[in-house]
Amino acid sequence: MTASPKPAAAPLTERQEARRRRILATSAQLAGRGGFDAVQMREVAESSGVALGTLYRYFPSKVHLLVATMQDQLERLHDTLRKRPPTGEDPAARVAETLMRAFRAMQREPHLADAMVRALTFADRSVSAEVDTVSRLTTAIILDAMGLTGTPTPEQLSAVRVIEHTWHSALVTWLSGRASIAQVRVDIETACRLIS
Amino acid sequence: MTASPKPAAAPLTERQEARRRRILATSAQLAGRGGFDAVQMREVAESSGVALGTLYRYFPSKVHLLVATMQDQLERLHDTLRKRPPTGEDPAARVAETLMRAFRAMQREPHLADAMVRALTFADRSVSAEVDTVSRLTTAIILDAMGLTGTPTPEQLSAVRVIEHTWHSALVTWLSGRASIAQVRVDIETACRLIS
DNA sequence: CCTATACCTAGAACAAGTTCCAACTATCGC
DNA sequence: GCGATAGTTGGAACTTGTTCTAGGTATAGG
Repeated sequence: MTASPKPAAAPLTERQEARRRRILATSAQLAGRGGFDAVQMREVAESSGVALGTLYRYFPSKVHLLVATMQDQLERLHDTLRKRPPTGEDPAARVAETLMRAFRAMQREPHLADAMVRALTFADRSVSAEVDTVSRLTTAIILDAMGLTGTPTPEQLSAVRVIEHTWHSALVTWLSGRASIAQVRVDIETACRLIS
Repeated sequence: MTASPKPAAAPLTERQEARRRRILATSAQLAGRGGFDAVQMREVAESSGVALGTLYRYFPSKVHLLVATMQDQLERLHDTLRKRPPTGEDPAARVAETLMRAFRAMQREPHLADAMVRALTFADRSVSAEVDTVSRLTTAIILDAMGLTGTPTPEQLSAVRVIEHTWHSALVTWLSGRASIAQVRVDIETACRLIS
């Protein structure tokens, strides 16, 4: 709400911005190969061409790094979705369609999904600001898919929150091999029934 | 489903059963003090009066240990609930009441909750059997609260799954300080609307 | 009693996340 | 150009989860 704890973080120079991108790219690449465990801070630093201390200056922990990676990926997804919005008839169908599309993206890169989702749910309070950003992005994506005209009602917001919970937790169960793809779909569709 | 990977695990002797209990008690105690990070394997071993190697023989990783701790706690909750079942009129209200009761238990021991929930969502495939046990226990608790007469319908099972997702994920957001107690209540109640 | 077997112990060793340090470098105000 | 400041580097050091080893102990079958 207030801007007190983070005073607008000094804008990065071009070189710094480039370093940051390089680090995020390396992170996504390593995560894509072997998931959470394969993202090793020394290797990220080395492959990104920065010193370990520098990596930690940019991302104060492995979890921070992976949550930032997720934010990065989500922004891409959001862009894609803006270009090709869901086509379903009612809001519930559009939200389900959108989430299933995101889910298919994760199926293409299950290791990357593993790294990001595990980091997200493992994050403690020290990462809450960053996790919150990811959460807001997800909410925005869902609200976009609903395509509502005015401000969402409190009931709609509650429904969206439950859908988001279901989304995260269903992903966790799928990633740990305890739920099938079909099961995830059903769960998402069930949660989406709360919209209408 | 099959019994192939775990051939009924040789029954423990009395001394072994006692060791196991001691370890779980220590785990819960340390977790209660400082959450996930405060449960350090060396300290668990020492306080339980067993060697580190023995601790690892009983619980092959810290996550295994904490998931087993959660299972232990859940069984206690289930017993309590059997003695004093929820009193709401309809199934949805009873489930919400039950989960809010569980939530209040967690509020009394937020650090313990932190350790158990973080372990549960961080668990990878190597722990899926144990996590599955916890999940089944949770499902049983919810179905009990619904107090249904016959076999649950597929729709009811889907609803229960979404409620369970919401429960886990809402806990995670509460533990990381991103949602208030009131918010968790609303989310649980919203998800429970899927029952009726 | 005796030994084979499985279990337990103390502790070293290893792996990866994180912190710290001393020296070097880029950059900005003057 | 010059000093002050902040950022970067390479690398050692520390922490905690996990593995390994060599030897000790309980116990069941003979």
